[in-house]
Amino acid sequence: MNEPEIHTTDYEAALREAGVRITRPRRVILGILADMGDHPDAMEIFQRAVAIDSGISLSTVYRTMKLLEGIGAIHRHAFAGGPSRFEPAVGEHHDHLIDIDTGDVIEFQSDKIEELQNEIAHRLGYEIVHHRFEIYGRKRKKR
Amino acid sequence: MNEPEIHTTDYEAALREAGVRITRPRRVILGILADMGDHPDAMEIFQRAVAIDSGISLSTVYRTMKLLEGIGAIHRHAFAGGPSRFEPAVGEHHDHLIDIDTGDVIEFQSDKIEELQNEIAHRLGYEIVHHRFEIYGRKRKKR
DNA sequence: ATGCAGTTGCAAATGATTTGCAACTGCATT
DNA sequence: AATGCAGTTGCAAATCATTTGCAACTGCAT
Ligand SMILES: [Mn+2]
Ligand SMILES: [Mn+2]
Ligand SMILES: [Zn+2]
Ligand SMILES: [Zn+2]
Repeated sequence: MNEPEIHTTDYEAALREAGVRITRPRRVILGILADMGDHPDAMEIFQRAVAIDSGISLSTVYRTMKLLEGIGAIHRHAFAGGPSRFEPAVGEHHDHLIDIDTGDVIEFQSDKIEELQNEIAHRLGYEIVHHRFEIYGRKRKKR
Repeated sequence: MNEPEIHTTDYEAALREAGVRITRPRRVILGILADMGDHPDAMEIFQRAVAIDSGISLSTVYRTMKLLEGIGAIHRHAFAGGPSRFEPAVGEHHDHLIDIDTGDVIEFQSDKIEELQNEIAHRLGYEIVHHRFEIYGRKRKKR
């Protein structure tokens, strides 16, 4: 009858794995990450964190995001014209379409494009380390 | 027997068109643009400019880049982990592969990818305003 | 040659992110 | 449960790229 909070625990396991301490601020941030359905920036994460524990600092948010990025637990996206946004690194790889009017981020995935990328890189004599594919668009007026 | 310097003149025409004055600093920067074969950042452009006219300021480089970007004469690329880089907006659209070891920028073009992008955006109900497609890679070890 | 709005250089401001440092606190060890 | 100390934190100050206020200049239309 009790819901095990698998999400948070998973992250904590990953952190212990990485040999870092599970502190109060980190636990709060991990909790936020666990049910993060969007792509918030550091300030937004900071505000969500403060709502849970008012003692947390923005520095710690930045430090924790960097730490999590380092162990591959989250992805950082530097979309055009704004601060970095983050998202948990769970699930399949995908790219993003950013609504330039609202800032909304829509995810999409194209095996074809990923494949073409590889062909291109190899043709040029390179191995892909990572890539960035972002479409900036405006909602098509309904007809 | 004389080589007409069409490049610089072209830019100047575009600027006059936009109703701005052709000043000394601008003429210098336009000259640099005209035979820019790479993707330099503002500081690099500033240094090339100073080598021609020591009185030019970095602010003016930034202001001029913004101006030129505004009239569509150049493109600004905010590649990962560094300052914006610029390139004249001549020729076909292309995307970039960045060598993460050297910073070198290699251009490529794929009609297929551009087309797939359009399909994706339209399927999601959006019109593409612009996009960013960057491959970050490392030179494949020769075998 | 003249006038003035557009430009410039310089310094200071900005915004996002990082960092130095002294005060804390997990947590492995008694 | 008490102890010790390296890892962490909050805060303020620093960094970095870029922008901006402002007073001094200068294209260029008249
Ligand atoms: Mn995403
Ligand atoms: Mn290019
Ligand atoms: Zn992708
Ligand atoms: Zn493209």
